[in-house]
Amino acid sequence: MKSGSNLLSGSTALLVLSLLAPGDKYGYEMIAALEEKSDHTFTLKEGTLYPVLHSLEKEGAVTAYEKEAPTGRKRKYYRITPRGRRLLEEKRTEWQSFSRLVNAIVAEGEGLLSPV
Amino acid sequence: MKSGSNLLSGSTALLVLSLLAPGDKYGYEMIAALEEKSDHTFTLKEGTLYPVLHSLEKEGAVTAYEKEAPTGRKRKYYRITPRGRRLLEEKRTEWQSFSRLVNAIVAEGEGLLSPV
DNA sequence: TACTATACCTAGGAACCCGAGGTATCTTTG
DNA sequence: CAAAGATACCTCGGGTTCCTAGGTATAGTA
Repeated sequence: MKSGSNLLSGSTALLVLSLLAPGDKYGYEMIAALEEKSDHTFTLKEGTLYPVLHSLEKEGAVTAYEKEAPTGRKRKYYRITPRGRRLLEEKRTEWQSFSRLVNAIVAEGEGLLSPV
Repeated sequence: MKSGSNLLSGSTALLVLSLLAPGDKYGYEMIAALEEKSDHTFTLKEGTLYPVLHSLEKEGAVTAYEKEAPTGRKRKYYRITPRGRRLLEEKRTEWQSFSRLVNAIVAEGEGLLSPV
């Protein structure tokens, strides 16, 4: 029934684009990066990431290219495009005002377990 | 096709519970509160709110009662239950760690339009 | 040689959000 | 008074989004 924690919700694209902003990355790398950054609290699922990557590519927000890893295995790297940066900027401001709102609302309902 | 901004995503229940923490409220009131708090940037839709309210009620996180407004029109007020407060606490910490993560990732990809 | 880790992919269902429509009551206004 | 508008509630249907669960393939390791 319940799905537990689905907080990502709309923000997966924002996360992906942010991760790509400093430099090209491949899928597994992004998953590992988020896993680590969150102290294993949060895991971006493969079934979530890959479709998002593909749709970002279709939108022209990222481009993909294959590259051989030093290990010999081939990886699919993604690079953010100028259009992707514009999208990132939009999503960033959206996120900021939304998260500010949520934080404000949440703060108001805080510490009311033992009322004033 | 595209749905524009769906940032709320999982956080509607968090918002509702937070709004109810300081005191009982009715649906329209919550919508107006969010509308105002966000400077009309964000609107919680009726088609979103009412179903959420009903499912929170089914979960036992809130209870509902009808009350006549001074105007004579009847309103349906919602009150958060102890169980609802526990749920709020959970969702709050979830939200906090998630938003911290997003902010951290987003910050790293910032100001890279003209690189260092 | 088998297993594990790396690395990619997709189909289908569950959950979520909302547009659009509906009902009813109260207030305002011509 | 009748019509219109604001208040206040509701639900159906469909589009998104997420993830479970499965699959493929290769490299390293036991």
